[in-house]
Amino acid sequence: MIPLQIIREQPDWVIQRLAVKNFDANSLIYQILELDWKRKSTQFESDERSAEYRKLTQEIGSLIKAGQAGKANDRKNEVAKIKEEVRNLQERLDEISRQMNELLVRLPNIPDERVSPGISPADNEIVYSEGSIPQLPPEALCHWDLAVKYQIISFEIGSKVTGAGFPFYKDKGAKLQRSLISFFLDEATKAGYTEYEPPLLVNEDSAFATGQLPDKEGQMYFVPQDNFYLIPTAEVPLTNVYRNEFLKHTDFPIKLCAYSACFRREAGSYGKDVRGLNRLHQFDKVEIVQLSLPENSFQILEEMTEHVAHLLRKLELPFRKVKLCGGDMSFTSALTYDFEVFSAAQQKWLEVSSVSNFTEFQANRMKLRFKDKNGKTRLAHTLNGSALALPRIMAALLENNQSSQGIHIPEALIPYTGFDSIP
RNA sequence: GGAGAGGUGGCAGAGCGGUCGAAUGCGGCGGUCUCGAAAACCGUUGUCCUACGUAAGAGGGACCGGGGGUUCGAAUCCCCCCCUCUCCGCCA
Repeated sequence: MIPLQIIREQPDWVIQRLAVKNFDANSLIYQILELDWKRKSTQFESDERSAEYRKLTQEIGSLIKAGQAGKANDRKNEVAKIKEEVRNLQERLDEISRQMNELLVRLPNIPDERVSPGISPADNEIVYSEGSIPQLPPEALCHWDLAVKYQIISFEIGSKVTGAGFPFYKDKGAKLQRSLISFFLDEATKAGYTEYEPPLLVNEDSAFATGQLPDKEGQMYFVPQDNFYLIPTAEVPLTNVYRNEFLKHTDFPIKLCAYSACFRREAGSYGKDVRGLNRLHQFDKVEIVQLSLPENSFQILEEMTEHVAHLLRKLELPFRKVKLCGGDMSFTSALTYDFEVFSAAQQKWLEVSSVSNFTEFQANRMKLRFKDKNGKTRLAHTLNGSALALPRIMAALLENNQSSQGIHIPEALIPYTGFDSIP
């Protein structure tokens, strides 16, 4: 949620910035400003009446104490009238606030100055590419075929037991998954992130705080009996660890990481992009989260992308860093970098990480504040990144490392897997 | 799931219908003392909203887990929900 103060002070700037995200904020902003004014005046009136009301009730108290019951009763009649007025004003105020909030919540985060306009992934900017793309023989297989050949992933059993998009990993495939998770967690803790194991279900407040609600409601699995949402990413529980917290400026930066299963309904997805491991309803991911001082957040974003790049180098995968254009960025983000690995048999780049700075957008929603050096209350900045999402890493590893001798395991993983190839 | 107890300011903990934003202790901040520090003493100390003020701040309003109700008046009484603790049941 964009802090109201910014909208008040520079509405036209906000409109102009949001246009970079292809978001026409014009009417929303002006409606908000109008409601803001209405809210203020209503509240002013309501406060005045409340003050009167308070005074009167106190008078009644002292009259009763003084034994002047008659006078007190007269006052009671007066009070009844004011009370009714206060109640009406309060109701109007609540309604105005509700409307205003509804509009505020619909505004996406303001993109950073260095985000370029654009409407689709085609407009994203490739920051750099690294690693060499392997030349596979013509008989090379895509990972879904390799999965069958080596008996390490079963989509078939997954569909029987649960449904499409819920694969089973098996044997060395399962071990490889576990190895990747441990490797990513170890690297994250080495980099100073504190490891958490979060709940996989969260309540409504948490889902709202990080921006999943209200707009992405349909993308999450929901447990109506208890009003819980299955997390689409560990970002949700991790960031919410600090919901409603008031920190000291010396507490920053705060670095958290977690492995979790992630659940996404992926409503509306179809076609060849969803084949094999490319898009799943349940997948594993290690997430890194940082809370930072506003002045450091963009530098921290770079630091986090370096961490991701480091992981990909260690896995010996060809990858590229992509800066997202306005139109491809998420609702909550101010600046996002994606990392894509090249999956050699599919001959395409697969997104394996997304690292974003949410500036004060989430902090505002979740009331994550701190006192700065001057004792002023301010909103913190929140950031997160996948480090990394497993399925597409798995896909690229299998495809790129295939040979007649089997699947080769990168050096960095061998201490975890205990084997150097899948024969 | 059943029975009981409880949720108060950064923390601990009083208040149980009026003048209570809330005693007291601890902590924090400022000061006195000191070469300096500790101790002691004195002062101060929350959040949010706000058509006054350039600002510091002043004035007003709201907030005692969340929501509703009773009452002229609620932290205090009643109802619903959430959470914590104890006991019982069930269970990885």
